[in-house]
Amino acid sequence: MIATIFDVAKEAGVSKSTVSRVLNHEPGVKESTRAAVETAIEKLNYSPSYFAQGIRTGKTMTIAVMVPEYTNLFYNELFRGVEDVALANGYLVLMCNTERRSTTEKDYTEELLNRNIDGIIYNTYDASPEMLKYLEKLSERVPVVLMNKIFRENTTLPYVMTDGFNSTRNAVKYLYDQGKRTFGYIQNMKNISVTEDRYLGFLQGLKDCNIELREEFVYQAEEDKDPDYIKQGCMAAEYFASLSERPEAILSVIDALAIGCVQQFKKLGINVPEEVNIVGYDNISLSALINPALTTISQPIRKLGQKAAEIVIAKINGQPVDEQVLYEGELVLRDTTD
Amino acid sequence: MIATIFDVAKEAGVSKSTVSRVLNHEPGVKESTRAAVETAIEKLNYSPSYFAQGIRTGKTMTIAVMVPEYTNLFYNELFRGVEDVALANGYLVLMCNTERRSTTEKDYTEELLNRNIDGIIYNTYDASPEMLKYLEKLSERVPVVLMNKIFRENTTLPYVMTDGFNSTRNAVKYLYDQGKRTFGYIQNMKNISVTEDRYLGFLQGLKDCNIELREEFVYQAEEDKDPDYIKQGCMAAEYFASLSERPEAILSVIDALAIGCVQQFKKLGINVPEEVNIVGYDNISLSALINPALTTISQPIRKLGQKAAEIVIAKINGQPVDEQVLYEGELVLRDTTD
DNA sequence: TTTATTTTTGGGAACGTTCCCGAAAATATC
DNA sequence: GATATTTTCGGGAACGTTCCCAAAAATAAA
Repeated sequence: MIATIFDVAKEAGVSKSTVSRVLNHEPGVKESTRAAVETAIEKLNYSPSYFAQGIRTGKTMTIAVMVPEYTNLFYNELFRGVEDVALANGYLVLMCNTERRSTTEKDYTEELLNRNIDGIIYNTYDASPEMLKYLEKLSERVPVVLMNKIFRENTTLPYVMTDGFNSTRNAVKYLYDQGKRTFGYIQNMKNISVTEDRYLGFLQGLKDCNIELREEFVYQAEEDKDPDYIKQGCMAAEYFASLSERPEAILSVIDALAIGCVQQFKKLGINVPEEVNIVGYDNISLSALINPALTTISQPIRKLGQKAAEIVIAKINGQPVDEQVLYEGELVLRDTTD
Repeated sequence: MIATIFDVAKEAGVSKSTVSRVLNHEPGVKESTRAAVETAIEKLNYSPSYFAQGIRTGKTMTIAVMVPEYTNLFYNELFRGVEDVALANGYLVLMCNTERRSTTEKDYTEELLNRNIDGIIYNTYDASPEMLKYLEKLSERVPVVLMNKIFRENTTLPYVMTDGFNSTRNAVKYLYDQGKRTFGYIQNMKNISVTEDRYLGFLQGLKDCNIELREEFVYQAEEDKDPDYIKQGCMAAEYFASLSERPEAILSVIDALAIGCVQQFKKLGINVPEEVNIVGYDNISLSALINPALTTISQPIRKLGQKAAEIVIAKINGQPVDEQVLYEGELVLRDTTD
């Protein structure tokens, strides 16, 4: 019923081996026979059995993207980037939601391993040293690329991320060039290297401009008490409003905090950007939609996904690649800066 | 190196056939040997080869969800629902972005077929009769479930969707009970049965309440001129504001149009909900975030995904199922109604 | 033309399961 | 205890490829 390699061989008057050779673009097959085989393939509408190929090659031509949650368009965009290069290379992409639980992460990974997945792009939620160990061990069995190196520890695992340090540092520089001289920061609690990098970049930016850090201008959100970042941002605004002197510009570790802050300033009658500039980080979709629209540092998300896929595929093919790549964030100017 | 069924057989002192039997929970194997095999499996950390199983059974244990775009959290939530029941049944889920192009839809589908995908949940963007024909033909080769029956034509294909007709009808009823007597509607152009159902439900709701339709209270957005629905919503507000008399309540075919409308009313000094009530449809995440928060009809998205997965899996297993299911939408009361 | 070399091709084995069929073991019947 | 019946089990074939090795064909060298 459905054509096999034997049917094609018969049709083309050659052996299955020859058909296999043209299928895999191997050298050493005469041009005329190659053409004959190809027309036979065309005629019979033949496509090789996925399973039979797999049982021999061990390849599923599938890569997985581990994602801690679905309620975030960041991962959609990322996935899209991965899909861009995966499809172009004949791979399909599996999106795996781990529900922010490291047990789910591991169970899911096991399932993927059982299915001979060819490579994994890992957005892990668990930043613990144990998780890093687990992933390093995992990478002995299957190519692994980290999306965002959230671990504090060094690692030889390949990763792809934006340079939170320099991106934030440059944002400070930009604001300084615009005439700002006092700077605040809204930090969250999540104790991972990604957010720390951004904060360290903030400090470095200050140093670059010869500005002293003023401790009272750094607000620490307490999202463990209320995980609603927007609300936490409101509280940040309340805090800054209560100060006798306010910073001229405030940077936030993530957009949601900045958005809450902007909204609350508005309610308190503090004008943004006239009285205070605000800069977020991540460029989530809401940032463009609110009023005033948020100036923010945008990650090249799709590019991140593409690069991660490139690395994973290169590793699958045993090719050498740059394995730890850092992209620059881009400052997207909107209405909360002047 | 990696254990095969033979290793397990040897370890347990039985034949590969027996191991296969316990693996597939077949009857007719003595309890003691079953136990022996299971401990052997445990000991050797054996799991059957995905490919070898596939080559015999023809099953990938994978289902695909076709999605027209990634920039919409609706599909995320849907995917999550699908994943809920898929994982519980041993299936993995492939999310396939078709970029709103029917050629991509078909190409992607071909690729899935080549890979022996077990079933497809189809969010098609192309509502043409040709596409329906294609899908009906496709369903002879692989189980297909439509998510949202967007086609105007009748079909025997299974589908899962919310009942836009009754949900909108009930919303009108609710507003009537709240004392509203004049009703407006914001429609979009997309000529598919989903949006038409909602509009027809609106008309029926009016009839239920013995209210005459007033043509001038139906605004037709022109998203072909500008695909930004929020902006289109603003224009709707301008239109209603220009009328000598305004409806007391306006229903919108989708949230984005309603959101734009609310925002613009605010700018024009028309108070929502005091002067006009507004109800959206879909409950997108932005709806809860804007100020005033939008009252809207919420689809049980995750449930839709779960049901679609159930149907697909039942079809894969050759079991009978309810194949065309309609869920009620839920009116989520927020700040744009009183 | 003969021989050596290179290019091209064919056939068998293997990958690790499932499924069928018949044999062996266990149990029931007489 | 012998036979019939049922339960449990084992072995071979098949699924459709890829890969290796040897054979055949084509080409080059003599």
